[in-house]
Amino acid sequence: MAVTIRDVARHAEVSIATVSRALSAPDLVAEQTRARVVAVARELGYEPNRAARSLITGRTGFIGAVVPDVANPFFLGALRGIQGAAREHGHHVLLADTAEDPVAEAELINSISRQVDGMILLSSRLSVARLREFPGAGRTVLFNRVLPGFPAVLLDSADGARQLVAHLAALGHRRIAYAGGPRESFADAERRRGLAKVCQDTDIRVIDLGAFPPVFSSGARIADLALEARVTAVIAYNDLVALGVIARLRDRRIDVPVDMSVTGFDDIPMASMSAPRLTTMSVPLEQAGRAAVELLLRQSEGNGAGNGSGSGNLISDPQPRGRLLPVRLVVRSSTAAPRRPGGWTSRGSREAADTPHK
Amino acid sequence: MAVTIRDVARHAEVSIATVSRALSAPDLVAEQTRARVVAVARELGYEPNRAARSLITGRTGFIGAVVPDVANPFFLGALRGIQGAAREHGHHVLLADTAEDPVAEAELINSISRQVDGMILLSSRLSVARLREFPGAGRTVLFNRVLPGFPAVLLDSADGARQLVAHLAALGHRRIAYAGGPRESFADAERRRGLAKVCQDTDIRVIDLGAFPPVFSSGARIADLALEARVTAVIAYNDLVALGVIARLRDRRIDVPVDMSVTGFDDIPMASMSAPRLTTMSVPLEQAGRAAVELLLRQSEGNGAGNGSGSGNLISDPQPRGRLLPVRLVVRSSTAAPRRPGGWTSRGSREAADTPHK
DNA sequence: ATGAAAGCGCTAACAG
DNA sequence: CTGTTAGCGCTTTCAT
Repeated sequence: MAVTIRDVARHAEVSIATVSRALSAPDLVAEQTRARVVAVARELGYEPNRAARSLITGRTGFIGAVVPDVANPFFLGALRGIQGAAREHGHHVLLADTAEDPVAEAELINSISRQVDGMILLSSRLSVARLREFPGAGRTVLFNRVLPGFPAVLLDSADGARQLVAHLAALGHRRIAYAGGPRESFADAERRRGLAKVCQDTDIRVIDLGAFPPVFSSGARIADLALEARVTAVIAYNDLVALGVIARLRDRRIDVPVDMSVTGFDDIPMASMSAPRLTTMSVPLEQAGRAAVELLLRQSEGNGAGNGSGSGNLISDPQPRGRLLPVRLVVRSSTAAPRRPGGWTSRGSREAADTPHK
Repeated sequence: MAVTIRDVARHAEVSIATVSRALSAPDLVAEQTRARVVAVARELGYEPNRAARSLITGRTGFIGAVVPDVANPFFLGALRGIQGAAREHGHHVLLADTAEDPVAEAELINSISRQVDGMILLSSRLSVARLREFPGAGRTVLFNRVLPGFPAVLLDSADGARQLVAHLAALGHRRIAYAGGPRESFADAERRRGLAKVCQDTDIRVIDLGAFPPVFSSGARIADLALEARVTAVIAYNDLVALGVIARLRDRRIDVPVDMSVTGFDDIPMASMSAPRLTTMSVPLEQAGRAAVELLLRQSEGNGAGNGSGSGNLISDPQPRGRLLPVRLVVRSSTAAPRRPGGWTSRGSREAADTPHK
């Protein structure tokens, strides 16, 4: 059996209560006693049993993170942020993978809700009704989804799409293709919303190429469709897809037909792909993950009248459509060759291509 | 306060003990009682408090997964496997990210060792001594590392490297480059071991290009070095790096100078990259993750004389250098499509693609 | 400032 | 088969 608080008490020749206080409420014991207790505790390698503690305090020290698929790169950054922030707050992370299955998700949520202080639901697929009824609904933060009554952390995908188009427009593009992701994707819907708005406000044409699995191999078909659609730029669902598109374009011997605009997980240093005017969205996933934890902990602890200040616009309000995490446009166009509208640049003039883009 | 076992007992008009039994040892109660209790429990939405349970049983129902970096794709598959297998065994996963920091790792391990039934250390950086002394060392499984006295799950990287070279040799290659990953990488060391062996046994020359960060952008330099070294094939540390190498080769207008042989995380369907004779190692990461959990649970539960059979050669023995998870060579050279030099294919008219986004 | 005692929700003997 | 009893390791009144 591991070393308990009792052992520490015995060795330090104090009562159990004193040990407890010395460790978790240092002000309540004499400095001398405290020092002795702490010393003994360390020497014995004592680690409090959180389960026992939680039994009385009601807090478990765990934060649940429910993700549709651990292996999805999109959640990686978020998970990392959640993990980091949680630890800084003395919490551990309980990871639950729903395998993209709503039924499993519901079960999982139920089974862990009792043993966590709060939960972060990433891209949850559950209905509002279901979400509302499960115990612990009050200590839940939604990530990448809005639902009335739930605090949420979101990425401003609509604005991201807008920025992207504005950028492309500034470069002279008028026909732009969008290759969407899964239909259920909240981010996809948001982007389409943003794109529709732009289409309405300007003379830019955004051609919808359809919905594609968010994988590398989708790129080939997308590239083909884009060429057929005679667009001069393509906005891909994420980096992986964009890689695929680029690869295909190269296969087809097209050097600079399009500006590849990429949104999504930005860990791949796309610049080295040396696609001309490659554009990337910087999505602060890790930051968003942290924000989710902060939000969660804030509401479950100091449940007083939240002043809302502090972290500024990073954290969304409990109101749906509150503030969003801004998405940043990053132009990574290291090897941008001057593009001549209407035609493709010839191959060969590589020197000029080394000039960093604007 | 959430619904407790007490509530269920009251509503079902039985004692608390009976409820407990009905739920966790059904054979010990009358079928009729059991049914009633279960019904009430469900109706009330009762979920047992695992913390309380663990206090008496000594088992927490948690498995700790300690990873150097959640955002590293390599661990994704493994994590997914761990997660899945754990759930099937009624366990939850406690995720701990050490941020590649050995000190943090030590702290983390200590702080969670009390609250988990066992731990899986992925690519641990800790010294044997440290690992041995921490409480719960007996319920630990190493993933991707061997250390005397610890059960481990490993990928047979050495053999993988051998397979790879054999394959390339069969294709006629005699000078092959290896672009390594981080020096601390266990897998890297294993591969080099395998490569060295092959060099010794055959007339194949394997040129060591050095160590590179396992990222896309490393590919450029690697490609350049490979060309200088006048090799006809390159073995890259992982898929991401390989992508980078391929990209660079294309930039330099070299179409089929090398066989790209890629090892590592194989989630990117590289085939679509249509590099001729692109070769990939299939690394059963998810399976490995599952194996780790099985191994962990097996040793902590039925601690009898393990017969070693059952899962066959999937699980390594407690002995270091026991059996390994085999790595499989996968030839994904599907799209070695005949290219049309110059020009690109005609654009057919496609009505579906031309639907303006509204 | 410290100790004694009660009890968190649950399981595991021990009776009946 | 079922109820009663005794804790698991810890925090927290309530005394002292």
